[in-house]
Amino acid sequence: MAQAALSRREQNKAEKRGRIIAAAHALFAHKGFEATTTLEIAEAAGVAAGTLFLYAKTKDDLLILVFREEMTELVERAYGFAKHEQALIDQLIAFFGTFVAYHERDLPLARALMRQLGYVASGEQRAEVNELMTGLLRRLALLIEAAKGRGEARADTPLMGGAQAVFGIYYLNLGKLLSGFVNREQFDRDLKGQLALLLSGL
Amino acid sequence: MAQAALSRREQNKAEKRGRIIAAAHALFAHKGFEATTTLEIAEAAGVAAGTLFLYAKTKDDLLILVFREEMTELVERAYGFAKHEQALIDQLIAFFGTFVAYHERDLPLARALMRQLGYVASGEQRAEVNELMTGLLRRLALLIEAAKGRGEARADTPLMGGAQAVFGIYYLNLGKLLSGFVNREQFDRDLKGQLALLLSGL
DNA sequence: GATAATATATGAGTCTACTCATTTATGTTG
DNA sequence: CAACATAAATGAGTAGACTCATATATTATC
Repeated sequence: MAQAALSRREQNKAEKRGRIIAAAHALFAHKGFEATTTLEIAEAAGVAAGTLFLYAKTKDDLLILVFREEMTELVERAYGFAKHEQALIDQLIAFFGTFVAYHERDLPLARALMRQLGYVASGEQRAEVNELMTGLLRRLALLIEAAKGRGEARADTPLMGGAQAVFGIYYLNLGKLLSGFVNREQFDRDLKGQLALLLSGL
Repeated sequence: MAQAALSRREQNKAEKRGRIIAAAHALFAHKGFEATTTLEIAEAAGVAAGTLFLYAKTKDDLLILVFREEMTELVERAYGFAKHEQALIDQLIAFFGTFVAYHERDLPLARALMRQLGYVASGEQRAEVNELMTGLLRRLALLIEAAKGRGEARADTPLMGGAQAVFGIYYLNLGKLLSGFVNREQFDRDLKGQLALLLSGL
């Protein structure tokens, strides 16, 4: 799997990185993001307080470090569910429904994540977030492409542009849900209505 | 303008609030949001360190306190510019162009604001943010309504739903611009393309 | 394998957002 | 207006994210 030759240094780093991610993940899940201190994470991972910041420039970065993998899998899973639906609109609802179900298990964490993804401060994790986002948009683009084949979308619709529009609509509604401006029922209604609008045009 | 009878207490509070907002505004503009400390603001406003937190629960709240007024005016101005365009798509571009021009004057501040508006933690300012957002959406809805009259939009398009979809698309693209994922030219192209997509349907 | 060069880890120390027990100012009541 | 009640302000104190000079581990060079 990995390139066979890992120097001692690289081994140690990878191991430590793994312990930090595992410790942070467990603590975030158990106590929530805000309530977890960086010192606690360092202790649980068996490293010094300062070492943590060699692996993540800020506590927020830690959040990305921890959830990038999980979110990548989630994108895959959401796409898997979505594919089985017949119409594009239902596919999109199923896709985002998977995300919302995930977020609903831990709302404060979801809020922290959303806050973080909205703008990535340190260049360190920017590439990673971009990759994650691109992966997500590509799945949406795949769904739109398939819809073209079924005559549900016009042949000249730009795939990535369409995907971004879809995601933009979802993201704004997610923000309203996580902020408590709307409840889940209202969210579902709004999202479906606005996506339908995008599909058919204003 | 104000209800004539302001008790001594209410006078003092209003005055102090004004000084805090003015001091914070000046310091944010001059040194940026992150680099400004709450103590500096307190000193500049002539209040004690702790007093600040009676007027804004957190430093982030302070950001909203300071910019709510300015953003409200900006919405008005953006709408004024947009109205003069002929086609809906150009009106929307003009509307958001006003916002982007404003944000480009101070990118770090814009990032802080965006971060903050994405999710409003303390209930204190939530209502204010909601009001601001609603005002903005209503202007967009007005533009869509007028477009209906010109036959540019279907009569059965829900105004607020359409406005939210438009704003969602803008907001995601703004995030990419402020994060440095795209430059201004790319932003303009993407936004226009995606809004056009919404107008005509996928 | 000794020495030098470099990468990584450490944790005491700093900085700053935020709290809270206490004090001060304003309003109310008999 | 005296005594009380309540609202607002104070600032020393706390907590936690993050830094940085120093120490340690690893690798490269001879």
